[in-house]
Amino acid sequence: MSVDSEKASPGKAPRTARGRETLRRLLDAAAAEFGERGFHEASISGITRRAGTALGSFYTYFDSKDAIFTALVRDMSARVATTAAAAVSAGATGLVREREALEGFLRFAREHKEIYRIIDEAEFADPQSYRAHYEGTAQRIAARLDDGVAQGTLRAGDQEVRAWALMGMNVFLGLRFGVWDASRPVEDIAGVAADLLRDGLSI
Amino acid sequence: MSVDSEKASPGKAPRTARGRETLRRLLDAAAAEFGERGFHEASISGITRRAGTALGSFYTYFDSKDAIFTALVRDMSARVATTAAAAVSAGATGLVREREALEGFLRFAREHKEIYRIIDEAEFADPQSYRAHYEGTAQRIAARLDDGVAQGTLRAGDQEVRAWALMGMNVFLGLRFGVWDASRPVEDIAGVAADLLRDGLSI
DNA sequence: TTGAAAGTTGAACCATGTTTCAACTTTTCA
DNA sequence: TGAAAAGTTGAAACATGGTTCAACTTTCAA
Repeated sequence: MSVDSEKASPGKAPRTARGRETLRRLLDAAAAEFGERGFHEASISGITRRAGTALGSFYTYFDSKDAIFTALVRDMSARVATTAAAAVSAGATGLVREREALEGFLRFAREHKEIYRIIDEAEFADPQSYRAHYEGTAQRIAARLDDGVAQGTLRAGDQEVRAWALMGMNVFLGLRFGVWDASRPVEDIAGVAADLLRDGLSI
Repeated sequence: MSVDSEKASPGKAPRTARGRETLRRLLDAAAAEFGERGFHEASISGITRRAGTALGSFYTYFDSKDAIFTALVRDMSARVATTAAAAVSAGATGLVREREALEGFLRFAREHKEIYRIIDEAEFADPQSYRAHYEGTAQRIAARLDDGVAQGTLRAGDQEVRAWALMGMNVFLGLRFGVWDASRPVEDIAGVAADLLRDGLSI
């Protein structure tokens, strides 16, 4: 887990315990504000109001609204990666691993709808981080598929294209059955997807 | 194809040929402006400058910036649906139909990057239309899968979940291999996806 | 204990961009 | 052909909210 201090803009890291506390409060408030209102609707004064600090204090730690948004996107991208990895049990490989990863992601989407929206909005507010997030995720998926091939449980093929296909599948299932409607058990959703990945759709 | 006049805000439809021409120019200009700069970066003055009209003329046809954006999103959602349907050859069913639909979508994404971005941004600028777009698309995919089952070429299963999985797959492949990088033939990409849908990933 | 560094404050500055409006031009149709 | 309706114009009113700054308070190390 990275230290909050690293998330301030360059040259603006806090040097005292009080400063670190304020920075942490600003980051938490920003996650809530951006998650609820979206990047453009969100305001710095909204963030500082939630954080319980004065408007000016924001600029003690961040250069701009864009800067804190970027810090947030990178942090949340890392959290998604960590959570997905943690959801996979020790020995799991191949399709079992994919199913567990999807289950973990669905649970994550349900618990952190704000993070989901922040990453989505980065497509427009911080394209570089958005791209890095999905390229990184796709690479991790492709590496898992390569593993499966090496272990003889998965068929060889174009793993980059497959990784993007799986990622899109996961993201959209997360949107529909995580963020929009959480009424169905994640095991059901992940089960349908795993069945599709195991045997395909043909008779 | 819907008539441009219907796209003006209620009570603001043009009544003369000159008015219809101005409205059409505003809509085309808005597609370019929103596509290039995104909803919030886009400005009304940018739209009227591109359209070659005065700022005030915008309000002859639209109530607000949000109103023209919504009109645009609905129009483009319809265009995506039409194009995808048109890309499927007459007798195609089952997996062939899915492969052709994906090929059509990839071509569409390459040719109309601005439409792609406008629909994506609707997640934040016009959530209702965004939701309607994807729910409608998912329903059409699910109906195709039901067809395949009825014809005995596809396995029965939870078609709603599968439809969202396929849609996510298509959208992300469109982003990666359509919008971001168009160097690989669409047939290759669609082929990898069709192979995955036919036989799954397992040995 | 003390003074320099760190942190806090919020009013004011400023830039941007949406929306309004009254004067004007063009089109329509009886 | 001549009003009335439709459409055009762009300056100005207006709203919003990001950013700055100088005065002030708190922290911390010597």
